[in-house]
Amino acid sequence: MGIQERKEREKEHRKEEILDAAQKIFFEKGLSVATMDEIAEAAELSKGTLYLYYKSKEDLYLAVMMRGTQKLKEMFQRVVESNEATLKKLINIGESYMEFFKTSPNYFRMLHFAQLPQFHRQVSVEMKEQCDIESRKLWNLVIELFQRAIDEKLILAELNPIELTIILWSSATALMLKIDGEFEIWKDKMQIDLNETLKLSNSLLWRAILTEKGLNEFTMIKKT
Amino acid sequence: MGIQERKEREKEHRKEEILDAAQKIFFEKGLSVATMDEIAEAAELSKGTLYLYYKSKEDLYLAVMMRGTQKLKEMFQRVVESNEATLKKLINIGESYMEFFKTSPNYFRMLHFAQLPQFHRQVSVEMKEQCDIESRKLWNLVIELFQRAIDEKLILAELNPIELTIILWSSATALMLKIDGEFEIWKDKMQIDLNETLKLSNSLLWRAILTEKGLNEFTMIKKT
DNA sequence: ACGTTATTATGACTGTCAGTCAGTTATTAC
DNA sequence: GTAATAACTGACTGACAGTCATAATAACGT
Repeated sequence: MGIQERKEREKEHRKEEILDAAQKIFFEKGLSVATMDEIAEAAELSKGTLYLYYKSKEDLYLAVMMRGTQKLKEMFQRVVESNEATLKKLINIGESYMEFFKTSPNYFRMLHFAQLPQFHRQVSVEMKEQCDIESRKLWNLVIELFQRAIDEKLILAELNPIELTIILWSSATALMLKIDGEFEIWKDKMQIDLNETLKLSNSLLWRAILTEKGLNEFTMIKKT
Repeated sequence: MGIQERKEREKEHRKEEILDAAQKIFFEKGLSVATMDEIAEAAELSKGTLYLYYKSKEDLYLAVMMRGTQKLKEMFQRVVESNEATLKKLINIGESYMEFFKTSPNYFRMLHFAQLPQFHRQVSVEMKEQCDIESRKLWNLVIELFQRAIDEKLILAELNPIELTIILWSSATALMLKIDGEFEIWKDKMQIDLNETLKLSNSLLWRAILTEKGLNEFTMIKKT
């Protein structure tokens, strides 16, 4: 039936419209200040209707967040599929993450906020599942690159690609969060440019995990 | 007047009693699930009275959190004042932090939840000030130790003690947060022991920042 | 002792907001 | 044209942070 399909499409479209409205409001005000009434008004729908498409405010928040995950995944995918050497790809992944943070700070904040155990109360199981799947895909892109770098003897053989991903990802994220929330404080009170600190942290970690071969290549890449 | 002083003491005592009750409830339920009515009941006071002593729920939360900061500061202070070599002290600071996380996970969570920009809306300026002061003291303990380690040529001279503190602190914190919220997931799905990952991350960073002299000392310490 | 003032405490009340649901409107099927 | 189904609405409920008029208690002066 063509009608069934059209209805399906329209339903999807409505879901996206609600998402657009929710994104606008969540970006402006954050999860707790934003109200469902506001979002409903922005979507030109009644509040009740929102609940026909999303189970809770938190679910809606996660749905917006997933757009961020999606965006980041696409950026990573472009790097993975590029015609670069493995090490260059890994460096580009890092730079993509930074670019994501700089150009989509709202998505970045959501991504991290939703990570917190404090958050996951009101979230439906299905939505959580979906998020986990998407986030897993993202991680796998990086893990596979690290595995490749180890196979190519660019990174010390005794290291585990999953652990490497966790370590580099976590330290980068932690510093970006600091940049996001405390950049001015550190700049003004301590004369510390956190962007430089992030670069330093990265460079320290890279130097610690590369083989001699990898380090040569790394230095070459960084020079140009 | 002795009466004035007694009243002062009693007021402080009441404040502490409220804090005890709030801590109990916040530990059990977290900020958003805990209610002021519950805390009032636990304190055997009416809700209105709580507001005579603390300006808002968030202020009360921060007041409990500050007990955590205090506790961590005392642990650090004990290390700083110990009769150990500088490098050993720095390692002990790291281990103290880990011990704090393991023995007081509730304080640890509060410390880092309150860090978020999402949090700071309802907080009074005075309380924020107080937190900043306490937190600054904590950081300075570590920064000074790093400075000493640089002076003693244990750590590369070109590194900045403040940046070092930020980097090591942030990466440790990020991994502890992961341990706190996702330990089982990584264990079960990926066979990763995040405690080991934290150790690895630390060891990588240390190896990257130590001078040859420092590295020798470090290896000696770690052996015993 | 006893009235007067100051301090401390109370809990009913207000405003706000997530989430619900009985009822309305629009769409499709027959 | 009418019955059945789907989409939507917004007034309502319950929960909760924060307030405030009032009450209870303590301190002080005479």
